[in-house]
Amino acid sequence: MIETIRDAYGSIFEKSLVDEISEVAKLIEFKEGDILIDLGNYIKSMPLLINGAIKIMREDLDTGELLLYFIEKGDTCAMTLTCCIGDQKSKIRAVAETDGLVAMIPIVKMEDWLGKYKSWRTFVFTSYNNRLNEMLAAIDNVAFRRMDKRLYNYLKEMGKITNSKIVSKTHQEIAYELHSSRVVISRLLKTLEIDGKVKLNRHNIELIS
Amino acid sequence: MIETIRDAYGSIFEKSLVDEISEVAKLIEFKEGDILIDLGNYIKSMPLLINGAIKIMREDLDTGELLLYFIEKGDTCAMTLTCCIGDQKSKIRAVAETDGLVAMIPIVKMEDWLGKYKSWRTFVFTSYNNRLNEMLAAIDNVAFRRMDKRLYNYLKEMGKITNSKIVSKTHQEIAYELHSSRVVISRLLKTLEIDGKVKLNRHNIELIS
DNA sequence: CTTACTCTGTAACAATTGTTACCGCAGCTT
DNA sequence: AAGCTGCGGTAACAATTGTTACAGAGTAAG
Repeated sequence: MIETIRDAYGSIFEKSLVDEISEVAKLIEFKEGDILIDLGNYIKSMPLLINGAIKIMREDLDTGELLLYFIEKGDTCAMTLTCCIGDQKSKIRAVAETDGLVAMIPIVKMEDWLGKYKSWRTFVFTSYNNRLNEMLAAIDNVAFRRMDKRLYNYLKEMGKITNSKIVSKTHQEIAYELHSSRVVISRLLKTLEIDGKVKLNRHNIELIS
Repeated sequence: MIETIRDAYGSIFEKSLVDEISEVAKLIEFKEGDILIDLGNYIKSMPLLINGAIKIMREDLDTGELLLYFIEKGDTCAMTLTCCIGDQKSKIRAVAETDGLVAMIPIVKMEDWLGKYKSWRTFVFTSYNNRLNEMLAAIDNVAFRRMDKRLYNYLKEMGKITNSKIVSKTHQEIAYELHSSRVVISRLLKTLEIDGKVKLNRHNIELIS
């Protein structure tokens, strides 16, 4: 177990911190599609992602949901910290985009280490910064870009996350994540295909570099 | 000077921290409309707002700008911390919404105190949390709400910030902040007036409770 | 093979928002 | 008084996005 943690985090934390993490962390495997955190959940421990990818969604009661950003190996979710520390309900939903593995840290330890290890502070702050920047990017998308561009960005990002040219999603699923409707997505995908940017198959979309 | 700091922050920081702050902080007055931080600025110190209100805007090169949120007394801007710590250019613009006063803290001290004072850590984290929550609210607005509702929320928020029923803005200014166009805002304001929710005057808008 | 179901394509239409253009009013300058 | 400028009202139109409806193709189950 210390091996997996050292693999993912050995380069940014000093040895004594890696040891401490290994002592208290609980490793949890997850499968694609698992809902790791749902709206309204109280979070009692902090996740360190070892591998896999997790998508973070915002949901509005009436009007559906919206993909905010992805979390990948070697990162944590600052939105979770928000909840941990503030003892608030989660305002987001975390869903596994791929299979993966996560280490859960008790909050108490997390706060201990803030006073104790500079590398831990840096890590936590870096994570907050990444999250804020990703939120800004999400805002840019919904505020400044039209759906065709958002869709294309989304497809490219999905390709990066899964490290593949094939995006295995139905039009309906994409519509949910971009907070649009299936018909609109089908329409725009068709024009992307006509422009030679993608190839549409049943159940998946192929990115043409 | 220690008086003003104690006034604004004495209730959340221990005395020794307030003293330290008073030693190193530089007080800076600002006037409504001052641009405190602009896109691309490097930030070398951390602002603690003593009084007044600051609006944080996101700008897109081609397509204009968007109001993200306000900062008020007793708070700091985590987006600034992002820049300080990551040594990155600012991705936002901070503009004084009212006259006010801010205490600037050198980054070195700010990092010192993280290890030294638990109350400081709590403060910084709380600020991050507030910012993340406000970013979420901003996303909710642009992603889930239509312009008429966004406009009404905006007016109410402006009323709260300035503690008044009168919002002294032109339609054009509002259009900038909501990333819309003047004609659209005029149109929607007119329907708000017909619905009896506001009264339109020249150069200002009156909220009818 | 038949049936049922999901996924995709398409058309027609509605709603919202953005754009352009023009007009009148208030306030200011000359 | 005349002219200028910025602000706000309105109309007409365009573009984007959302909605409803329906049809055909693929797939899985019986």
